[in-house]
Amino acid sequence: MRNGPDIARIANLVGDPARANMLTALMDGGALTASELALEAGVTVQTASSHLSKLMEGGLLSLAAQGRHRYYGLANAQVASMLESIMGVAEAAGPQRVRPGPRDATMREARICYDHLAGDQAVAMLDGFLARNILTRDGDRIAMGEVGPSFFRAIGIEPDTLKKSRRPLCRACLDWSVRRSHLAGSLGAAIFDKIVAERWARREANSRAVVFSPTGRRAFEKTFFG
Amino acid sequence: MRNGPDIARIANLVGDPARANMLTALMDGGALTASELALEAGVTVQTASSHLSKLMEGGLLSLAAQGRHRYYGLANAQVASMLESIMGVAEAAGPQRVRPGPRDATMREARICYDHLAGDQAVAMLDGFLARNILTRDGDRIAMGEVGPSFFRAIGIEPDTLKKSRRPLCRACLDWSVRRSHLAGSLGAAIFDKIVAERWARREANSRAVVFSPTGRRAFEKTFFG
DNA sequence: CGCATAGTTCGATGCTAATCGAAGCATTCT
DNA sequence: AGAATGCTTCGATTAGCATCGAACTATGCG
Repeated sequence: MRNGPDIARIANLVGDPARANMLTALMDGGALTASELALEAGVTVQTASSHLSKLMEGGLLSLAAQGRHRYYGLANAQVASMLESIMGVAEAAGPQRVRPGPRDATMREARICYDHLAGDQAVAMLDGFLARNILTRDGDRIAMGEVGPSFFRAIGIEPDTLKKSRRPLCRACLDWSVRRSHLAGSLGAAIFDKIVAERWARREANSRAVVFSPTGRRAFEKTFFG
Repeated sequence: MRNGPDIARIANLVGDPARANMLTALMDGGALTASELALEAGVTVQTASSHLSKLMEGGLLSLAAQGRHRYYGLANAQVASMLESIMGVAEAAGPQRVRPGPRDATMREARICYDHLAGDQAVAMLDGFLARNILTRDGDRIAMGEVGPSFFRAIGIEPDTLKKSRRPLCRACLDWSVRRSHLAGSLGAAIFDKIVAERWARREANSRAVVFSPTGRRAFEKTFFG
């Protein structure tokens, strides 16, 4: 069975821990400098540079140079989707926990997925948007719905400004904890910024957990679930 | 970004050529003996055995022993889906073909993915089901629609029998060739069995391609697209 | 039971590739 | 222009792992 794409080559690129960490850090569609990615991977800049060169050759990354800063991002959504599917298998195959702890519940409710909200609240938010035609879904694609622009303007998020960004406005990001999507893209990031600005929730130190206060949770749900 | 599933571990397992070849050989949903997989991988049986042990530990394979024969298969459809997504990236990132060959078109139209149909026809079929309320989609979940049971009974597929299976009835499986979903799960498998039983299409030897005959294609489209 | 076959385990071999210090190149700032 | 910063390239080191011959275990057959 030698016909077909060379999956070993691609998988091997993801199979190194440093490279995997860098790819994971880029899963939201954003971009980071080589130095930042070195920090994410926990290796020196020179090592990161070597890895990034390999990922570029493999077609997994995109590169935008701005002066001396070189911003690497994932090549496309297909790469991100592949990473998500690997995550799904890794999660299913991972060590079984004896009993879920409090951290698990917190992470399940809400956590940061790079720069946008993930977890149960994020999934419910996207579902609510779709139910109310704020966003629409066509198969695997998400777009702004009829009442979306006015909805977001009313809460202080300006869709037209976000559209100017190089990254997609809306993107479905598979939430591996529940095998459902939450909202990524520049809109997802803006929503997270709003949550933090309103102090509805805070980031936990050294963790991706996002912890809602009781009043914050109510305000979040009132705003986004109606 | 150290929290979350260990994708490097899983990807590393796929990243060895011998192991990749074995996994690919199993993507048709069947099971092969260790000796057969050694042939697929082009290594000795002892090497294959070592690799298979790693894949088992990683949770990527299932094993059924029959006497001295040990049949290895993919652990589940999720693993197959992951391999599909890696293939999609590898295909896109691979050396550009000068011109698409007949094999490419065939694979794009229809191919086996684990145990259900994939490709353009499969995507169109799922879209047709959703459009006609035979199946419904709620975010990432697909369920039987109002007119589903009677539709499938009319073509000889009994949903109640399939529901008794341990696996989900319907599941969206991302089709890497077009970045849209096709139908997996026990229903997807039953539909593929029907296609083969009706001789609308046949499996190509040593390939995952599913080749429709002209009359078979018309019957398939009449049955599933209306 | 002896032989054949399927498959696993052991251990030695040698190749590969991640790693980082050093050096070099490119860009920015004062 | 010189210093600072971001990043790439070079080269040496060494840990890791795929590999297969040999040995062993398990199953099937006459």
